[in-house]
Amino acid sequence: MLQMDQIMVTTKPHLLSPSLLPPSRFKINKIPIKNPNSDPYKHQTTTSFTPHEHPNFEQTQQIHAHLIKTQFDHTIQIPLRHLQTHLSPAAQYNFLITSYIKNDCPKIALKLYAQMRRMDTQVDSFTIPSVLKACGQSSLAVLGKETHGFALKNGLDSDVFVSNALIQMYSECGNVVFARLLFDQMAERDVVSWSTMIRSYVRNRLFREALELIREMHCMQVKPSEISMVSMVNLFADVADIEMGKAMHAYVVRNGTNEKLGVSISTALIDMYVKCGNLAYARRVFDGLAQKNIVSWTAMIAGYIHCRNLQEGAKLFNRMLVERNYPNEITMLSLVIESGSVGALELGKWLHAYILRNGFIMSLALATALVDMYGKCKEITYARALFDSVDNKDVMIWSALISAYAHANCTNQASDLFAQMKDSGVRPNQVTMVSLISLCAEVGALDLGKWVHSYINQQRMEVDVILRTALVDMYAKCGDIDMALMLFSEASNRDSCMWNAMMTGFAMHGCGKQALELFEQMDRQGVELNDITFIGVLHACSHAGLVADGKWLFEKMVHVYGLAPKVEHYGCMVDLLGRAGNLDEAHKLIKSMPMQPNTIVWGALLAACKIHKNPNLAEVAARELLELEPQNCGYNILMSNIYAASNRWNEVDGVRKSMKDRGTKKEPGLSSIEVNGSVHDFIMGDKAHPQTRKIYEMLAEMTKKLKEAGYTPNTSVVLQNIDEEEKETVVNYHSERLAMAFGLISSAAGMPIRIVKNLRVCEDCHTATKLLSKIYGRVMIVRDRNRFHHFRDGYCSCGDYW
DNA sequence: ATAGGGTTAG
Repeated sequence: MLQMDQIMVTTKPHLLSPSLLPPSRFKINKIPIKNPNSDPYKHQTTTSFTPHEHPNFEQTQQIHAHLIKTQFDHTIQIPLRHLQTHLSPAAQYNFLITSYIKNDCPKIALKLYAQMRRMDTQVDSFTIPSVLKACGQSSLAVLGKETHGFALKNGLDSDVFVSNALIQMYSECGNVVFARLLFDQMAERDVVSWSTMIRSYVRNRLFREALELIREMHCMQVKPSEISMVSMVNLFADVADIEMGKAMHAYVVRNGTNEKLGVSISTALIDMYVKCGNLAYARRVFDGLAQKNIVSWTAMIAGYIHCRNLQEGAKLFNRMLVERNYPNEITMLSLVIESGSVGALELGKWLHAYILRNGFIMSLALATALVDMYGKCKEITYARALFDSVDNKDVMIWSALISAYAHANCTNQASDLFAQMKDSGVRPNQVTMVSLISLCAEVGALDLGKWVHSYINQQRMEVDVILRTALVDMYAKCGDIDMALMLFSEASNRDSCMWNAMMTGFAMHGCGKQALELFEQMDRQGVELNDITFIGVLHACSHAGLVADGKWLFEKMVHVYGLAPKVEHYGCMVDLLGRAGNLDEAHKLIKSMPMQPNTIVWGALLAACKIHKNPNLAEVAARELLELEPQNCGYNILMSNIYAASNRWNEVDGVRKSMKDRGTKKEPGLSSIEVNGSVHDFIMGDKAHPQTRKIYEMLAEMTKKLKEAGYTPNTSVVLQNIDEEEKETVVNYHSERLAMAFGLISSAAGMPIRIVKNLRVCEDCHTATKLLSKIYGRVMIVRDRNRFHHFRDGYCSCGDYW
């Protein structure tokens, strides 16, 4: 019955050893600047970009190298077309600083600025805004302030561009009060000053202030330009608040030059309403358009897909064709992207076919969007095939496929692809690293994650909030909560995502107190507390048994923060109350829910009934669950476990029979362990690993030593009524035991063993692992579906409460 | 004005 002879194992050698890394490609300091005879770019006479365009990263570096040379020898003629225009050193610096910012390297831009100051190169009113932009992007408030001081000292602050950039910088660094102070002090303001300040407020979610300023701007008879209105509307779109959106709409209508709104601003409004999730309003603006063009059609159709109304989207697409508006590349791009984001595989395929049938050139952008769409729909084979068919692959399509592998948890394929990417000379960037890191987090691959982290450092790659959040999350989910905390503490800039990731980390590790402290800190510092924050902190309370704190927070969430609890929050509360033994209170809470309880809620109650041995209430929960999801056997299993625990074998048989009749199957337990950079997966009774014989020998030894230590298997967790010896065997071969045996034979003595399991650890394995940690003198770190268990010296960090 | 790859929860 429970034999699972299918195997999933991957043992490819790991290609990513740090010693195999290519030398760092970024070594500006080592360019031989004092030897004019060795000009590495002597033969290069042209570049492929026009003076209006910014060069790519490699080109920027080349120009940079030349700039360094010319500082020492002004007679060298610069072979690059860009710099032949007799630019002053200041202008060259300005150009480079802007280039690096455009290439996502604000930190290098800032280094250049420092160098510029060291060399006494004239800093002018063109330099300052670029530098401030770099400071804003990297949230370097200190350097931003210093630059502000420099501008003041040199009388550059009266320049309206400089002032606008200062407002923007302070706002990006979170100091909106200071931004406003500057705004108020400005002698002359242009439309950009007003809209920058308004956008600052919106960015910092100060909507009332933003609307107030719009009103003020109106009173001062400053007419917003069409462009400034569009940029304001776009910002409100990012915030996705329907009430604010409507206010913005009213403003736009009042300030429009004609009675009818222009097509640009209308399209921005359509996009805004779509992002607020209000299709009806978007459609009203769209229908009001006398002259629709392909841009407005694109925005509207993409909106329908975005909101999962595929039918209406397809209908509108056809109407568009009938009205002789024909899709362009951006149309197809937008629609493919939206299909991917909602997982609409059939539509995505249809769009792919449309692209091919109608002779669109398969640009890299289109191919990337399609690879991503297939990846998000878990169609790895299609994603790969499309990827393989593209020439001149760039970093984006690479990253898209890595991200596709990440979605499918294909660790080894992703790391192989990454190695391939480096070999072919494509420079990975932060986005690539985020995909890899979040994959490591998901599968618990600590070694690979650490390696990627060291690669990031070695390459001196910038680490922005998103990448840092991914790293914090990875270390937490891979069991190294200390490292996660260190990265979190060192962050110069934290958004609510990063705080949430850290808190979730504490929750998983059962550190309830730390999670609560973090919550307090968030609250004090005015960080946005959203529903994910509360899911995290309630989970933490649940895992640490902090019932009173959890209840208080739940109240606070509703009454102090005005957040409506979602079904997930009820799930946390039921879990919290249930685990602590307050089964009736948990049941009462479910009955009081304003929405239909889902399987998570009833499942939490059922699990609690199992812990506290309450078969009567368990039956209630199980019946609800079976009604909600008759095909899901997980609840059947738990239910029959409850019966088995009290030896009600007739009922066990009843559940089993109904499961058989419905054709349900148990979700197989799957445990994985990372050895030498490869991830090895095991399922129960697994015999397909190349080292199976050794693994089972080890298993036999473990069983023997456990017996000697006085351990008797607790077979009540096994569902069927079979004789004792057979039950023992089944428990012994649980997937985590196999992974543990493999870990013991393939790692050095004394090294910690880390295992990731897809289900919850069963009681028996929990007891056995505690003993095994003592017997073998190993720290065993097991991440199950809910949380971490650190086994050491016969004890578990969860205090047997999970 | 619509525009290729990325983070937390579920």
